[in-house]
This record gives sequence, C-alpha cells and structure tokens, in this order.
Amino acid sequence: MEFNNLATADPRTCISGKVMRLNRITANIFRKYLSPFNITDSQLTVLFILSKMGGKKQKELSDIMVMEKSTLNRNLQRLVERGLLTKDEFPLIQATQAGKKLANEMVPEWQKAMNEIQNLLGNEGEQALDLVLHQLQNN
Amino acid sequence: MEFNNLATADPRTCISGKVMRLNRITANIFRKYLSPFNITDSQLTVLFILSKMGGKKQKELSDIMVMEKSTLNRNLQRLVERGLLTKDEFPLIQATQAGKKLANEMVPEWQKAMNEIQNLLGNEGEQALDLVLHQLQNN
DNA sequence: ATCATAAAGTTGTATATACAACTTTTAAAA
DNA sequence: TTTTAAAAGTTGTATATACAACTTTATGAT
Repeated sequence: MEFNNLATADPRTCISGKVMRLNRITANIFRKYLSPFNITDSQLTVLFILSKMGGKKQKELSDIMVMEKSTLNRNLQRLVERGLLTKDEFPLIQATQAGKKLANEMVPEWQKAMNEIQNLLGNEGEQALDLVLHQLQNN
Repeated sequence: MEFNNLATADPRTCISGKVMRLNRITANIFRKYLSPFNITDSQLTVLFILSKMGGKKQKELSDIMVMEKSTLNRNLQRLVERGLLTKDEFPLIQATQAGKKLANEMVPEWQKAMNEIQNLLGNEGEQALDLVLHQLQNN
C-alpha cells in the first residue's frame, strides 16, 4: 500500500514533539532539585506566584499560567491540603505563612536548578526561549 | 516574618515554568487538529516515528523521545490495544498496516497544525526553538 | 552450557493534564 | 429586589508522566 502523505512528512520536524521533549528535559533537571521538598514543578510555580504577588483568583492564575481551570483546581487542592495555600478569603487564593516559608526555603535549590539549566542554554538559548514564547503568546 | 530568599527570586524568570507554559500552548494548538482521530500528541509522535523509520526497540524510542521507559510503555500499550502497533517481532515495536494507514491519513491535519504554529512562530521563532533544544541536548 | 549480572521491559502508584458536565457565584437587566 | 445569563469554580473521567520495585531478557564470564 502506498503512503504518499507519510513520505512527505518528517516526524523530526514536529513542533509539538520538539516542545514535549524540551519539556521533559527541563522537568527532569528541575525535579532533581525540587523532589526533596516533595513538591512538583507546577505546584512550585503556583506557590511562587502567590507568595510573591499576593492573593489571586483562580481565573487570574489560570490565565497567567495558560493552564486549564480544572488542572489548576487540582494543583491548588493539593497545596491547600498541605496547608501551603488557603481559600479562606474566597475567591482569592493566598499563600499561608507555611507556604511562604517553604517557598522561601526552596529558593536556593530552585536557583541551583536555574544555574544548571542556564549553563546548558547559554544567554543565547535563554533569549531564544523567550523569543519562542513571545511569538506564541503575543501574536 | 522575613522572606529574604523570596525577595530575590522572580517566578516569571523560571525556565521550567516558561517551558511548561510553552508546552501547554503548543499542545492546545495540536489537539485541535488531532482529537478528531482520537489520538494524542505523544501517541502520534510514536506512531509517526515507527511508521517512518521502521521497527524500533523500546529503549531506542525512549532515547529518541527522551521519555521515561514506563511512560513510553503506557503509550505503546494504548497503541497496541488499538491495533496501530504490534510487538509480534519482540523486541521490535512496529507499526501495523492500520497504524501506517492512520498516520498517513493524519498528515494533512498535522500539516495544518504545523502551519498554524509556524505562522505564529515565524522562521526566527522556529529557529530559536531548535537552538534551545540543541543547547540542552548537545551539551 | 551454566551462572551471575546488567539491561530492558512491566506494573503499582501518585500527580499532572484536559474535556465535559455539573454547581456555585457574579453581574447585568428588568 | 429579583431574575436571568454568564462566568467561575468543581468533579468525573481518561490519558500522560515518572518513580520505585518488580520480572524478563540479554550479555559476559566461567
């Protein structure tokens, strides 16, 4: 049987495949530093944002992170269950003192992860990543 | 309480956070085109690779995709269950005729997804993505 | 040929992700 | 103030992801 379409397509050029692979590479590096705190990449992103920028509504977080609202809800649940976030002032989600304390404690390890990745990327690579994001989000 | 570390860290600079957001953006675009075939990004990547490059061992696929072997195993299981891949010539994984036929049929929609993303990225953005991957994988 | 070790593959488990459908809250109109 | 509609938030479900621990297969030494 003839597969003309397949003959013209090259899976190595697939943007989605490249980005998923990129995601796994960076996730593997960050996980090395974050797993001792028993917290994931996504959870840390949420905790960092709320610890730095104060209380946010879920919709606001969802938009900032470009994350589906049900996915965000699940991430928030786990952080609330651990006492790191609170919904006491609904609809605002806020970091608790324990959450801010943990985020504060994690910064040195997060910085190590950043250093490792930045060493691999180089300035040029880091700027390239920002360009990619800028093209996709501001067009 | 004072959070000195938090004061110096900016979550917006987090490479992992940026890449996860990038991944969601590109995944959302590709999903629009792939979901009518009831196949996911990851499954398509596997099916494309095997349809184009012939049978591979799981370890080989795992290395090409930089995917954890248990994750790959799960993806393969679903494709085997659907009759799109076969392990009849273990340890080789191969696309079946049905799998190659489906991959062939999907190419036009995949190409549309690629066109939409390439229009957003521009040549500069696409080259930037390749640079990022190159820096992370070849250092 | 056999044995021991390493590598590859599989499975249990937990978390992440998103869709669809639902419930609750908010906002606007009457 | 009440009603209606829209928006936001929640939950059920399926697939993706990876770790740890296991089983199976392959390889090298004897």
